[in-house]
Amino acid sequence: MATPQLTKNQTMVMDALSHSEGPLSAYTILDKLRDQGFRAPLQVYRALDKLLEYGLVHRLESLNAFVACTCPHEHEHDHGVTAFTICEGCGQVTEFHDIAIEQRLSALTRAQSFKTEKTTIEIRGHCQSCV
Amino acid sequence: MATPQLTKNQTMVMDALSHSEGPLSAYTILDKLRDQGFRAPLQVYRALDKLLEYGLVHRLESLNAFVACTCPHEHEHDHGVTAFTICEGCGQVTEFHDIAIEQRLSALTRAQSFKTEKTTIEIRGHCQSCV
DNA sequence: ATCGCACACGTTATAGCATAACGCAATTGA
DNA sequence: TCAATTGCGTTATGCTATAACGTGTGCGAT
Repeated sequence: MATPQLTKNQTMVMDALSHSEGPLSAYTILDKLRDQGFRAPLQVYRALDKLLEYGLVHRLESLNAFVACTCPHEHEHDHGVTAFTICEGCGQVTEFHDIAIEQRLSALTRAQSFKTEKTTIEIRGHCQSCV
Repeated sequence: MATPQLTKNQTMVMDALSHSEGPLSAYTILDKLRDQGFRAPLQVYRALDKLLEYGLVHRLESLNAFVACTCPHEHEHDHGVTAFTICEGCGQVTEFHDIAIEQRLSALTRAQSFKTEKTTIEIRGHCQSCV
């Protein structure tokens, strides 16, 4: 799926996420964008839906929050399974991809004839700096 | 951590989950237990917190819901990383454990000196019966 | 024995996350 | 030109989770 030109709202939400140190909740994004005319949660959620669809943003299920994708050069193609480490101390999120895990999961789901649509891998813990 | 005797509330919540076909949200559990005297969400959440701690129940982050653990014989010991397939069609959840994935994730986090506390793996898709 | 502590419980209120349902405006393409 | 699609704005609502308060009970230490 090629990424079309982003709309004004989508661009504002994308910028908010890109310039953030860590993940943001939809309501935090809303607060950041109130100055720029945002008034309602739906404005954020609608933009996020599209950004997720385009693969520019990831949703962190265990945080109910969103991060900009850190693979800017891979926006044109599906980059398979995405995994995250999430530091409970500093909030830092690191995105990574691992073909071995992807293949192993693929083998396991194939064994139960399960058709995978979306895979969530999130590792909560503490990063090197946060002991 | 040995599993202590469950309290009355914990037992009721556990039973609700055990007898359910699929995952239940906290509020769905509350509704099921109103007849038996439950009145408030916290009664459910407090019981769930303990059941999670004892490893009798798992939380599905991508559904905001809970399932009874399907490894009844392993309650005494930590059974490492737990993964789930979740069918969008029938709602069926299958729990599984894979040492290869666990080891691979362990190697990857060790490489970034990340100390893992909890790992979430949830695969959304469709089961064999639901095409 | 009784004091202090830990723990489960009950209740009310509130915070945080997400979507339904309506209507309007702009774009596109048959 | 008309219909279909898409994005947008607004109000209202629903679902998920926790804060803050107080009560009661069991139990070990002094």
